[in-house]
Amino acid sequence: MADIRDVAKLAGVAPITVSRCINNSGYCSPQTRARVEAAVAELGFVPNRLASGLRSKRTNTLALVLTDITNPFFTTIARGVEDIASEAGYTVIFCNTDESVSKEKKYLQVLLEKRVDGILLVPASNGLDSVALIKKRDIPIVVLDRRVPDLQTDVVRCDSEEGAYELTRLLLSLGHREIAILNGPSGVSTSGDRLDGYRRALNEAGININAKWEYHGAFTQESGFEMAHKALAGVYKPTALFATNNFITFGALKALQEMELRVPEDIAVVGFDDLPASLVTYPFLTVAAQPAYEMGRRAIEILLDKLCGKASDQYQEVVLPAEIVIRQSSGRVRKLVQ
Amino acid sequence: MADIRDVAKLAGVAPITVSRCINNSGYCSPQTRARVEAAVAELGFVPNRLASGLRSKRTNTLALVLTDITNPFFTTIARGVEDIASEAGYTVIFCNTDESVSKEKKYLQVLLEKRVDGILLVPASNGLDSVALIKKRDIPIVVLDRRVPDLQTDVVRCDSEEGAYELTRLLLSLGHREIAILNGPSGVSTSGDRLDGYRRALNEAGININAKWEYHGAFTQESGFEMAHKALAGVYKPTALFATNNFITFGALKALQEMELRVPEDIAVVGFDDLPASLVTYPFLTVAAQPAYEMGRRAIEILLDKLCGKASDQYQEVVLPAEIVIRQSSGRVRKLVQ
DNA sequence: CTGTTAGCGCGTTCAG
DNA sequence: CTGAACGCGCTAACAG
Repeated sequence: MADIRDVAKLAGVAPITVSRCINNSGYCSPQTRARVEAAVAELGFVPNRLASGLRSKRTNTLALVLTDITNPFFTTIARGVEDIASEAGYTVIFCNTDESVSKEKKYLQVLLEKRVDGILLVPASNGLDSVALIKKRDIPIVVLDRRVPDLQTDVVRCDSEEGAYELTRLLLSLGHREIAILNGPSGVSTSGDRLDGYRRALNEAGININAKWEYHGAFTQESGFEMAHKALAGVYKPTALFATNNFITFGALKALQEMELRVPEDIAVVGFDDLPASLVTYPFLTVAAQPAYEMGRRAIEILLDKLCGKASDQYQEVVLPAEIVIRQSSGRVRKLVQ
Repeated sequence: MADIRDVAKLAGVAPITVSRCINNSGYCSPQTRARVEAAVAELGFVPNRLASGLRSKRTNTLALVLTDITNPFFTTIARGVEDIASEAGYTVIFCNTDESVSKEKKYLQVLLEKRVDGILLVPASNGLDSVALIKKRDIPIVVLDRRVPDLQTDVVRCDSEEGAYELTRLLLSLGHREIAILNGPSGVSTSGDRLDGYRRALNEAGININAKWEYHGAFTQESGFEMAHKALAGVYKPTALFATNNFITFGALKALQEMELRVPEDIAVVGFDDLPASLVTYPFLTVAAQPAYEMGRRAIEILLDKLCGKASDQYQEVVLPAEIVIRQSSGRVRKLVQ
């Protein structure tokens, strides 16, 4: 394959001149440029970005490490990231960790080896080690969707606590007192925050926090299915379920179907995360909708700013509000708490 | 940042020995390995894959170029690809072309520059130029989901023609004679194949092909919405709709809702592509479900085989069957055509 | 099992 | 506006 020297020879210039034309770095006269471009075309020259990256220490590649691209919430984030990144001339590598810390570590190692210019991370578990690892290498990082305890980083996330609070308050306003929360893994900040919001709403309503209403599992359909079954297996059954992510919600609904419980007549259901309109026939679920695309956009913008030195010295924490979308699954709204 | 020579010095060996330990290439004694590993750890050495790629001409990076990662069909494919690729030690770059040939070209150029080891491509439009471009560079490629006319390549796709045929036959067996097809862009093979299957079923049933029942648009919700409106605007209205992908289906359903037409009582609906169980409460749509994960898996396996020279000389075309899943949207099954 | 030599294809640095 | 020299960090090829 032709290299930059072949092009230079054919165009009658020095290799560095070709380099400057290709990358629009430095000046070059229109004539020179024309001859270089002709030579590039004639030889079918394709610059080798491994070599240029090796030399320039920039790869124009970013990485988005998330838990599961199969989840529309993350898919939408990914799309936001990719749209902006590609406009800015960056390619994006995606990695699915499946909430596994060891997978996350393996991926991050590879990304460091590939010398990506920056990383967007949805940390599995609390993410402490991972973020520290990357920061030690001085690679710009923005944490997405989840908080990382005790660590200075930029974060873009949704206000899970408030969203959960409002969702719970909605259920309370509908007269529910026995509300079970079907939650994700406890090591993840969104689980913690959503539990906090749930408890705050109960507290305010003068209802005792009770461990028997609090279930912890995984952010998966299977787990939602299981937790719903457990929640309804005992003598004291909840009158409403709060599922803390979309997969849990659908798992729970499947369980309720099996038990022949109607939603919302027999039991009310609310959940976190909405589905894109392009995938829903009859919107039915009352949810706290996270602004996923916007989250991706904001995160990548911060990262790009850091990459061109435009970022402030201070770490930013961008917290976007969830939108409460009331539909049928929560039951009829009788009275809204002020 | 420490480089391989620093490690070599500290371990008292030659750089190449360090290289062999890191990459498990060539032999090295346990003692040597131990000393190298200690040195690596002490210095926090992270191998530079730009340099090794430059030297070895392999990047361990693949690319998946698709139209829209937001579509669960492609998301599922992507997941299949990533799972297998990462097991085999490859990272995957994702690119969204939005069915735009120019975006596709831009991405492919970047991928060539990055010297990816192989490419999986869902071609926008007919994909001829793109595939030719890659093949000229001698980069292994597998085409996914769609056929490319007149070009020798490996292809993994679903049998769209047969799926469409069966779906249409189902509608015919339910007594429908005026069936509108809401189709994707005509430059894409899946559109063509689905139209063919639709027509074959009509022909067999002795029904004349009629252009007024055939709509072409894009594989988007908006387009499905529009086409459904058009299809039902005239004097002669179809009694059934066949939407050729998931987004079109949901757009059409939204239009029907607006028109206050009930499915399936007032009009029957069938579509291509199923939704993952993790995203559906009450499965309702009768669909031709494509084995998306399997398609991704097969495609990446062929690509990996080519990368390690295990592939046969012949190009393969893997055509997987779509599964017809009969649910409510098609109406009651009165009689099944044999 | 390990080492030596050389060079992958570029861009930085300095010079004109 | 253009060029010469050098080296980024690693591994292929060959030797021992």
